[in-house]
Amino acid sequence: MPASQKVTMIQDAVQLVKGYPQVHLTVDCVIFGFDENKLKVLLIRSDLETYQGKWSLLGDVVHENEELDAAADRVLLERTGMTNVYLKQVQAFSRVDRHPGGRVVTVAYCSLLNIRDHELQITDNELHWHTVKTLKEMAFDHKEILDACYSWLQKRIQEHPLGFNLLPEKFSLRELQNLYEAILNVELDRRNFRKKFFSMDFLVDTGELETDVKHRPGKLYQFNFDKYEKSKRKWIGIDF
Amino acid sequence: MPASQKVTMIQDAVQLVKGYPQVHLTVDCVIFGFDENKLKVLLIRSDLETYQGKWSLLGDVVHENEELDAAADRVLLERTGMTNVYLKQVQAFSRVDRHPGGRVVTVAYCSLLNIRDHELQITDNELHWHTVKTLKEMAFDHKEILDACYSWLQKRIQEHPLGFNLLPEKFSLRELQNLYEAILNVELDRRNFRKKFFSMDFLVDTGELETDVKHRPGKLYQFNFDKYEKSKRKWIGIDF
DNA sequence: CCAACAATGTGTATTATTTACATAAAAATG
DNA sequence: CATTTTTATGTAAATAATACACATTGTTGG
Repeated sequence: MPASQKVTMIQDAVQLVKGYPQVHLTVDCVIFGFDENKLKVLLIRSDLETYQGKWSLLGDVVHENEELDAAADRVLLERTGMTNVYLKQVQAFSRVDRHPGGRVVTVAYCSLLNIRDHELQITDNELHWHTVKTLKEMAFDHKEILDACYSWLQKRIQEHPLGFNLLPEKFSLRELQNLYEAILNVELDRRNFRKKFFSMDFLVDTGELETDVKHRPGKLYQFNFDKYEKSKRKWIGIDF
Repeated sequence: MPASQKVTMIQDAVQLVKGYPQVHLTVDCVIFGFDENKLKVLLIRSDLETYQGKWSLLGDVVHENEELDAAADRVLLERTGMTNVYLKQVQAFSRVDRHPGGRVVTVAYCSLLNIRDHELQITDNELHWHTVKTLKEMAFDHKEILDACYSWLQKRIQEHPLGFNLLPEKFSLRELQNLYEAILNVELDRRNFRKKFFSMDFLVDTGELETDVKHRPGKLYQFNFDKYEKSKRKWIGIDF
């Protein structure tokens, strides 16, 4: 044993941890949807009097023997009735005064789902979809959390195929482009957009066409996640 | 007030929060350095008997009225004596059994510093630099945390100018390239690497040359962070 | 039924970026 | 002063991004 290691080892880890301070821990889900060519987010009215009338993200405390991902999954299941939803941890928020009831640290999750895939069953607290673009004040630091998750999504959607979670399984290229334009807040050239996606070669032509559309229907495609996973590359190239 | 809002408002937020379960919360810092053309990480021996001989990240509990960023800053200051160090939150880790002493959720931070800028003053618990590449077992889930932060760094360094935090203020292009090659584990063409960085136009020629090098000395450059901040662009382009 | 309309679907020329590759010049070494 | 090592730079070819135009298909309304 080297001379420098003269530290007494701690034998009782449980005793050690008991001496640690504790905090209240929650998860908050930023649940995005896409409808009417607009990015939407699912919110409820806050039930805290301090924030009366303000909109709030869907969240809950993390249970005693529950992982963060599981807590977020649970929130999603309880509120939308859906399992297997796209859900990723984004960031922890820890401002000391972020909750009027005391010290509450929260971990934000970003969730993407197809609005049409589920009906809002329980609409307690006026649970419904809001247009992200026009959303202003919110309860707690939830606007800050929403902004962080939206930025995360904007960046992420350019590099990873997660936008498809916001669309039906079969979608037209126009729908896909509308999605990107709405999220990134840009206008894209239709021809170059198609070229780009076709050249990636992950879109499968289903042979089906759009229905209930009052003009020439477009082809419907599916995203081939398997193929994408297999051909995923690490190196992008230095650029900033 | 709409008919759907029949929820009783909670008036006493403090009382509400008191009913929440609590967890122990820590931060763990993955402190990267660069030396001998290798990416290094600063570790100590775990002082838990369970993990005797295993290496551990530098971490600490989050204090009662302390934000996560502040806690990470404090860990860094206490261990390296340095302030104003590059430090970013990466991810929360919450496996229920990740700590033998009980439920401890941790938030991982990635830190980048120039090894030469500080001397390891306090070398308790054999605090020293380890080569990332050859590191195997670690205490707790710290290997998993390290891997996550390393992946984060690999991706981040391609899109943001954070690598410079690992180098002295004035550096040669060869040093910069060595850094990228070490972190990304690739070989890069020297000519194209230079061309790329010069075309970004953020490198300032200091007019100085390398010293103490036993061959033709290279020019020393500085990174112009101000200019970068001003010209930062949002749109990258869809590609995955 | 047919003309007007609206959106889909495709191609090409231009420009910019990335990649591959070779040689000259400067300093250190013996 | 010749040798060695590393810096420094340029150019051609391939690839990718952009800008842009027209034919096609189905819908709608007269």
